[in-house]
Amino acid sequence: MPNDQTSDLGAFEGLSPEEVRTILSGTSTVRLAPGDLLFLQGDPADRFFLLKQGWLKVTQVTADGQKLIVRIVHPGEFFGFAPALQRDEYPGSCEAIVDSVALVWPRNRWKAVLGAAPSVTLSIVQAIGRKLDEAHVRLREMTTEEAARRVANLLLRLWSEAGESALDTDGGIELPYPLTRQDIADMSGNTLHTVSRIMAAWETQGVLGRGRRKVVIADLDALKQLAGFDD
Amino acid sequence: MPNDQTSDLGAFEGLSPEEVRTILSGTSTVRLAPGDLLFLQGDPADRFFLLKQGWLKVTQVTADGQKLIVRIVHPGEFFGFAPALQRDEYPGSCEAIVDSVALVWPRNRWKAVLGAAPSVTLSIVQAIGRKLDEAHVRLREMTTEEAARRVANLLLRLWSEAGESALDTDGGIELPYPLTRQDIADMSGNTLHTVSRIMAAWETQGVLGRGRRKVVIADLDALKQLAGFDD
DNA sequence: CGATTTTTTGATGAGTTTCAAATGATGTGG
DNA sequence: CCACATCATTTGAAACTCATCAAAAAATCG
Repeated sequence: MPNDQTSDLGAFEGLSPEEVRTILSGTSTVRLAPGDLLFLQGDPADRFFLLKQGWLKVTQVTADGQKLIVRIVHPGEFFGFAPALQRDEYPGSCEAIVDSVALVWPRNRWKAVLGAAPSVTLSIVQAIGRKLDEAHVRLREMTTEEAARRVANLLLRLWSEAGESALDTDGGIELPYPLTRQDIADMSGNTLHTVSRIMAAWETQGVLGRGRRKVVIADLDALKQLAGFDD
Repeated sequence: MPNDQTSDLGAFEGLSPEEVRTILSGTSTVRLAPGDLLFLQGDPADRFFLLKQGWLKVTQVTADGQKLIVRIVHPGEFFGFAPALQRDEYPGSCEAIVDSVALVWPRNRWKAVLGAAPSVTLSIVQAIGRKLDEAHVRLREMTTEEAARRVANLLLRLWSEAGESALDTDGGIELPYPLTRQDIADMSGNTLHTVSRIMAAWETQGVLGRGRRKVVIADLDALKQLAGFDD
């Protein structure tokens, strides 16, 4: 189950130097410290990105101030591709969780990148399609499953996405970036309080490790049980 | 707000006859009656489709039998493109709501269709991207908004997607295909009962028209209010 | 016209949010 | 390097939304 993501950087593998040059032409690099905002919901969508290092979170805020973390961006993934969809505003905000480095294209380079090589086109479409698939799975979870199960599923998904970068500590498997209970609530569609209660219970049961701004999975199989596999 | 979708059939506009021939080569046509199932969740994903006429619903079922309607497919849209994402099974089932006609490609034609012309590539990517965007909006709604608001937003979205095909009746605007309260529940993440109560209330308030398996929007502005625009 | 499908409505209770407050960690500046 | 402010988490109690259970009414179809 871990590591089942195809790195989008892999999209550039097997390309001729010529093609890579085409793709990378016009790019620049941006460095971010934790908490830095790369773009804000409503900003003009004049750039799109690929994350080289680090982790980011993409959030959406409702009119009445409710927040949802739409996704965690992992190294190798495209993000902020609103320009590619002919949107002129970013639908969400993007914030660095840790020190990060991203590749930046101006929006008018989209056509060229997409058309650089058939294999690139194909893997970009696949990447977006996978995100769509994932969004539908989450949608189903959010509407049909109860709080605890949603949290369990979220943690499993984050672990799976982290793949190799998940840290093997003494207490179990640790996600390679910090997350608060509030973050987890915003990702799983719960309140901070509900998540705290749920996770505190799992800590005493030994399913999770204890830690501030940390997620440590102590008993993977137990967590899968809680997520609703089998039982 | 209505009609803001770009028809995917439009994707084939402005193409040379040569290119159109490439795209359509190897296709067949399938006709469906209401209730007919085109493919089932778990079926081998060996074909992908474009809806020419009618309306379909795509559903996903959880292990424990809970149902979610993932989307309504409108004329001109691609659907069942799991093969394009290198999936070998369809993640959901597809059922005709009314008499419908769809264009069918075998899965191995995907690369050729995608690469037929730059403008086709671009608009396919845009179409999938828009779906992703929409899924994120729904995700946010489902998790942060309460039942009535979710229903209001759903109805507005369906009206918007229907665009020109929405019927102008005496009682208001009617969606061009039948939907049960159960369908609406499965789309908005509610139970049949909750939806019935909500909609019955709106009917007495004059926001909606009365009807079995029908959705009639009598007072669009009122519905927008209920959905959370303004106030 | 009886059978089936769809919708309505009431009563009850479980699960979550909300409100309120305390406790525990972390960092910082004097 | 400690005192203090800040941030993160925990916990309790009350309120509320919505799902569940149960049943009847209304519309449609063969």
